[in-house]
Amino acid sequence: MSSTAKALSLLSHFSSVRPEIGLSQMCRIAGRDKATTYRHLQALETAGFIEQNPATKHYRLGPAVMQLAHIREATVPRTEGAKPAIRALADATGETAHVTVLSGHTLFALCEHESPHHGIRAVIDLNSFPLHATASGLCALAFGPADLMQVAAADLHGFTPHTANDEQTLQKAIGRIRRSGFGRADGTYEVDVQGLSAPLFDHTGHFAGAVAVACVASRFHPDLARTILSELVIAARDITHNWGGTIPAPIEAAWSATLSQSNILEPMS
Amino acid sequence: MSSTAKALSLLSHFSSVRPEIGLSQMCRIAGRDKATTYRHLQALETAGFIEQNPATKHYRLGPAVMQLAHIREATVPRTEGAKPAIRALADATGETAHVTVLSGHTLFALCEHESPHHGIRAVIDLNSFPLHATASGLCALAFGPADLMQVAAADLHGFTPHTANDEQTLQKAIGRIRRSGFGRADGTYEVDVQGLSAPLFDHTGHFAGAVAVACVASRFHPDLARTILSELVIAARDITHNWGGTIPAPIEAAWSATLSQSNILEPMS
DNA sequence: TAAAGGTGGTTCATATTTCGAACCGATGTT
DNA sequence: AACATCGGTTCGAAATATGAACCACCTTTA
Repeated sequence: MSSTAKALSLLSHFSSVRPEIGLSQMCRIAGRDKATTYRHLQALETAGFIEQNPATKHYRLGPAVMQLAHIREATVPRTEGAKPAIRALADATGETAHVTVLSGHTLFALCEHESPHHGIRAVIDLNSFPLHATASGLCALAFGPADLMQVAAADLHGFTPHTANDEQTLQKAIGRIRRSGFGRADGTYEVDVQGLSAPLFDHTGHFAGAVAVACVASRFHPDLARTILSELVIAARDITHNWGGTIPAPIEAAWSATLSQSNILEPMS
Repeated sequence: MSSTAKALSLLSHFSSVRPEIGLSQMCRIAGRDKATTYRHLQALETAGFIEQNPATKHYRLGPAVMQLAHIREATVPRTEGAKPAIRALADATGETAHVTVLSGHTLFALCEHESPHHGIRAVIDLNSFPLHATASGLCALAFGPADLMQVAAADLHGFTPHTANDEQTLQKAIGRIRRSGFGRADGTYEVDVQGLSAPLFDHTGHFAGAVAVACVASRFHPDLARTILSELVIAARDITHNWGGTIPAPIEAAWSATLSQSNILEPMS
C-alpha cells in the first residue's frame, strides 16, 4: 500500500454523521500510528483537502474538495442529472433514494435523498457499495462489465446472516436480477433494510450506475414494492436520458414483464 | 515535499477548461517523471479521486470528490449560502462574481458565477488565490489573521507590471483597503481585469473569505464601480449572514463612507 | 513498407522517504 | 500530586519512492 493511498484512506473516515475527527481519534479509527497519521493529515491539510477547526483542533474536510467537485461536475455532469429524479423517487415512495456510479471496479455513492414522510428511514453513508450485498451492487454485477464478478467474489464479506457468502448463491441472485431487470437486496447489507434498484446507462450504452430505494423492512409490503419498482423505472429512464444514454430494449422488456406479474416479489426472493 | 503532496498536486492541474489529461501530458504539465506520475495517478485512481476515460485512456476527476464535497457541505455549509448571492451579484453588475474561503494560510475558490450579459468576461479558474495580487487576497491580508502577511511577503510573484512586488507597496495597498472596506486589484493579476472585493465573516466573528467581482478592464468606469461596490455590500452582508456571522461595525462604517464619496475610485488607486 | 515519434504502461537497482516507539508540553481529572 | 489524555515532535531502522531504460502498441510520415 502506497503512502499516498494510506493518506487518502483517512478521508474516507469523514462522514456527515462524523464530520470532524481529532488526531488521536483518527489514529484509533484508522488503526495507525500517531506520528504517521499526523503527517498524513498535514499533507492533506496543505493540499486543502482537510482543515483544522481552530477551536477544537479537530480535522474536517477542506475547501479543495468543493473545487474538485465543481470541475468533476463540469466534466461529467452526473449529479445534476440525477438529483431531480431521486427527489421525485423519494417523494413518491416515501423512502430513501440514492444513485451510485461505477468507476473502475468500484461502485460509488453519487447522491442521495431522504424522504421526509417517515421519521425512521434508511440512511446511506457509504464510501463504496459492496457489490454482493447491496441492490445497487447486484445490479452492477448483473448488468455491468463481466470482470466485476471476480472482484466481488474475492470478498464475500457477510454483513448479515442473509448476505450471499458463496459464489453459487450470488450467481443465482444475479440470474434473477437479469431476468427481472431489478436489483434486490433482501436484508443482505443491513438486516432491517430492503433495497430495490434499477440499472443506469450512459452515452456509451454501457452500465454506468444504479438508482435504488432503501426501504425500512417493517414497511416493505407488496403494494409498496410495486410502487417502488414502477417509480424506479421512471427514475432510471430519466437519469439515463440525462446522462446521454438509453435503456437497452431487453431491460425495458424485463421491466414490463416484472411489473405485469400478479405477485411482484415472488420471482426475486 | 512528501510523496502524498506530490500526488495530490496532480489534481490541481484539472480544470473546467482542461478536464481530461493523458499520462504524458500530465508529466509535461507537472514536470515529473513518467513512472512516478503513473504511480501517483494510479494511487489517486484506486482512491476514486480520478478515473480513466475508457475511450481515450485520459484521466479525469472521479466520483469520490463528489462524495467528499457532499460531506464538506453538510459540515460547513458555505457554498449553498453563497450561491444565490453571487448569482444576484453577477446579474446586477454584468460581470463575473466569485467567493473565496480562507483555510489556514490559503485562499481557495469556493464558487463562481459568470454573468451572461457580455460575451467577453473574466474567467475564474484558480486553485488558490495569490494573496498579494488579487482583490480577494488583499482583502484577506487587510482583514484576516496577521500571520498571513508573512506568507504573502514570502512570495511576491509579479504576475503583471502592476503587481505589488515589494512589501512597502503592498502595505500601502492594504492600508487603503482597511480604510475603504473594499479590496481592489487594479490589473495586478491579469492586466485587463479589474477586481473589487469585500470581506466575509463567519460565526466566530473572524474573517472567513471574500466576495469579489472580476471586471473586464475596458468596461470599468466610475458608474460601474459604484454599482459593483454597492452590490458587493449587499452580497457580503447576505453571505456573512448565511455563514452565521455579522459584518463588524468598523467595516460597515468604512463601506458607507466609501460609497458616499463623490469620486469613488480615487482613494484606492 | 518501414522508420520515426507518439501513446500508456512496466521493470529494477538506488537512495530518499516513511515509519513508529518513545518523548514533550499542555490541559484536564481524580 | 499522580494520572490520563490531548496535539505535536524526534531519530535510527526499514520500507518505499524514484527515474532511466524498456515494452507493446498506434498513427504519421517517408
